[in-house]
Amino acid sequence: MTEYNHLEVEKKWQEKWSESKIFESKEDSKKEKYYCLEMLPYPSGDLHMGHVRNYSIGDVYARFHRMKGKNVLYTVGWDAFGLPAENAAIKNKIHPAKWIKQNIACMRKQLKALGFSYDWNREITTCDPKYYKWTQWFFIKMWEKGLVFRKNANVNWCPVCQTVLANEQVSNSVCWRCDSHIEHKVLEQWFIKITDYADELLEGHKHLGEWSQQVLSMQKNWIGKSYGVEIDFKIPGSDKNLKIFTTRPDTIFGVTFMVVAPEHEIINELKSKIKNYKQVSQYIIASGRKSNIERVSNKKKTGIKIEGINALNLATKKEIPIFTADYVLTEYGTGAIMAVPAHDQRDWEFAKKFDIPVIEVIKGNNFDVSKHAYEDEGILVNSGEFSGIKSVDAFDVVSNWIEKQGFGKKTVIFKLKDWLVSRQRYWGAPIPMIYCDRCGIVPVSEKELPVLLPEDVEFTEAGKFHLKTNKTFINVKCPKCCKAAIRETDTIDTFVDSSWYYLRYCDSHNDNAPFVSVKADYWMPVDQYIGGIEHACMHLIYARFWFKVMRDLGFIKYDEPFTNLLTQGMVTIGGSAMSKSRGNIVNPDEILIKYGADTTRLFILFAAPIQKQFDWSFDGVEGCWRLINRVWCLFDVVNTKSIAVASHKDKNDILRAMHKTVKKVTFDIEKECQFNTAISSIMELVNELYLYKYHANDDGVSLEVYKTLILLLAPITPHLCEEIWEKLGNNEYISFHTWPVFDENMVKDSSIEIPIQINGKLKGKITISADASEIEVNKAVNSDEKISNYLKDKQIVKFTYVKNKIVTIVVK
RNA sequence: GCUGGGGUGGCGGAACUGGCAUACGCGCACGUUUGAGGGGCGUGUCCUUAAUCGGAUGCGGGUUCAAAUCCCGCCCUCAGCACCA
Repeated sequence: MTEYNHLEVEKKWQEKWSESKIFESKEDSKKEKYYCLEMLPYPSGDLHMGHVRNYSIGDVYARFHRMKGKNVLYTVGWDAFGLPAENAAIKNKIHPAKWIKQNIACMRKQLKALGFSYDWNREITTCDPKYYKWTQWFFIKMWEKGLVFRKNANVNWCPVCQTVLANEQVSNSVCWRCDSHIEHKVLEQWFIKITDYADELLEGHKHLGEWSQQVLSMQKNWIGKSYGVEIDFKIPGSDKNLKIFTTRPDTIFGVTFMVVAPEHEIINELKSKIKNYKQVSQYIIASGRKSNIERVSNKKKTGIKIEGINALNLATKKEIPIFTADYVLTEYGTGAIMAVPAHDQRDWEFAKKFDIPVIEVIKGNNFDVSKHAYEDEGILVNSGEFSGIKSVDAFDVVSNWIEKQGFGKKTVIFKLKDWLVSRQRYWGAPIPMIYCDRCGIVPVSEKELPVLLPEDVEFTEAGKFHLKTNKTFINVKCPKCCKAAIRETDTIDTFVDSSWYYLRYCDSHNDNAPFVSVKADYWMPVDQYIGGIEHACMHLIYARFWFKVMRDLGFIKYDEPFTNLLTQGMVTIGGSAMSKSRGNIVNPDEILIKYGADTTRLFILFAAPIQKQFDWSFDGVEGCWRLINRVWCLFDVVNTKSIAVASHKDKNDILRAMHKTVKKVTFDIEKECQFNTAISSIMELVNELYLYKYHANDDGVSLEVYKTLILLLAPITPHLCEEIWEKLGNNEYISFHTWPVFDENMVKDSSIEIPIQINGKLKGKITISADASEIEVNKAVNSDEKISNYLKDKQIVKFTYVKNKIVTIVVK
């Protein structure tokens, strides 16, 4: 047999698969469905190793389940709106649409060269009007349902470029393009009321038992449900109250100061009373330049005392100072806190810096609050009538008392914020809303959808697109009164596009609806979703939310979109993420050309466990290439019956090894998502077969094992396996051949080797029958020469046989 | 800072529910095949030792007959933090 020519073989099968359209799927109620989904890629230019990792996993699942006899939906699309296309447009003087189109063509070619078994007939692109028509349609549905609203929000504003900046476009409070200091500007924005679903998003975790604890706890924290108390602190000399939220009402007697966020309205409301207003407003401007992460992560707390006003703690009846400090965020709670330096480290640091008293109200064992805040449980002290009770009980006792006294009430708050979906950018789906002087805000009528994004726009060096000055776009008739009105020029956040694409895959070509329920009901929910861990919170919460809204609108009947989730680790290089901005992207083409798609796929699955980060290196690619060639060369070996050389391997040994491998590979793919160990066990079987290869008169055993081996490898290295399968005389595609089964009897060993530990140290091994009793084992141990030597002159304190695992003996 | 991961040979990693640490692969060394090179095939490869003994899973403690795995306290590192997707 000639040397394996990956270029020829891979091209041959890719063409065959494409021409025969075997991977195009249709609804078939008689067949069990399997929906395998990968996170929608952004067409950034070239495929990178993170994509290859993601889709190699997906393709293994898709192919594995096809072989298991399921009707598989597996396709791909493009998350094509968004910032990088605009940046490229400005940099290279190319229209975003054109840039995106080029990138998609390039990446599509690469995906095909990797042999992924996509149903290309269902491919979608989010910037295609046929797609975003329905994104806009959903937006209107949500508006009608009262889930869309407008309110003011802070944006990063570059005063020189006169444009809104994304967080990514700001580093160290400076605009990335012109280096000028950014400002925070308040603009009216569109929001979606995701907080209406906060509780359900949290409760829904109960039905996501197959998701990793890691993702669930990240989401839980992101949603951030906390039980606490809203408490009013009076401001003497004014009619204002300072409302705060705390999860620690038990510490109310330890409050020695208050902190409000720099954006807090009270500062403006009591402006006339504030003696150092000038300094305070300077501080507010300075903190406005920092990002939230900068504000919160700095260990050295900053802030300023607001002179002229105080707060009255109704628990202690004492007046305490009010500060403003940027470690308190306006978005969370009420934007103001009661500070308890003795029991919160952030407050403690602030108190030390500003020389504020620290009053201990929770007593811990041997703990000195003058050195550090005590944040654990304890007994209340210095707390009036509540002194002496346990802090765990105090939450209820104190908050009930506060409610009774009438200066606060128990409440639940979430960290989850309403979803800001408007973008002051060009390259996105236009928000389908119209401002009419008479009728107010009116949605575009359904028959006018999609609101097409005009293509004839200029973009300037400053990173600005002239959608607002495009008269044919903005001047419109009000759908209600037919008088002149103005169109919204903001576009929709791309996270909206990617919140429902998996439903469009179910019915990609429908021009009358986003999808029909019959099809969605058949394919949904997604059986296996695969993507990066970095999406654990935002995308995966938005998509779950969107799905629940659609359920409530009556479009689908399920509660959760993704049954199983596999979060792959990042592919890094030198320990840091590959990204266009870092310029450290490894293009898969190099190994694709040299070694082929099968080796590339095999390598990326074998190199590291899939959930873990994989630091890129070419070391090891050779080993995968070698395996493919060893498998290829075995074809001749199993067909050469004439060579009769004594083999030290028995027929039954190799059959047993085969059954064990089938069991291991099936389990690793289906249950454990452990592709690296599945592959290593296939490698072991190949090694076994090489040791066995020259066995005379093997009654076709080597051929049987070889066929099984090819079937096991088929989802991972499909081109090689199709080729060998054909050479073995099969006319059907291996891609649809039945997955091998194993015989449980052949997996069990009759005799096993058991280690023997004496006083916790390994001292020897014995071979016993698998069903031996403890008495028989004891006998075998005593008759072992080496062990009995150890046991001589010693008293046996304890003898334990853990069945099929270990013998331990404790001696004196 | 908060939240969530991770740390095992020269390297990527394996180890079921607490039960033989280092499977599989890379690299390296030696042998063999070959005119040579490449490639293939085979053997060896945690440290220490002639061998036994002994020691080793980021660091320090603890629980247990038995700990990479469980508990307590540290260190290092990666990811996310709401306008990148």
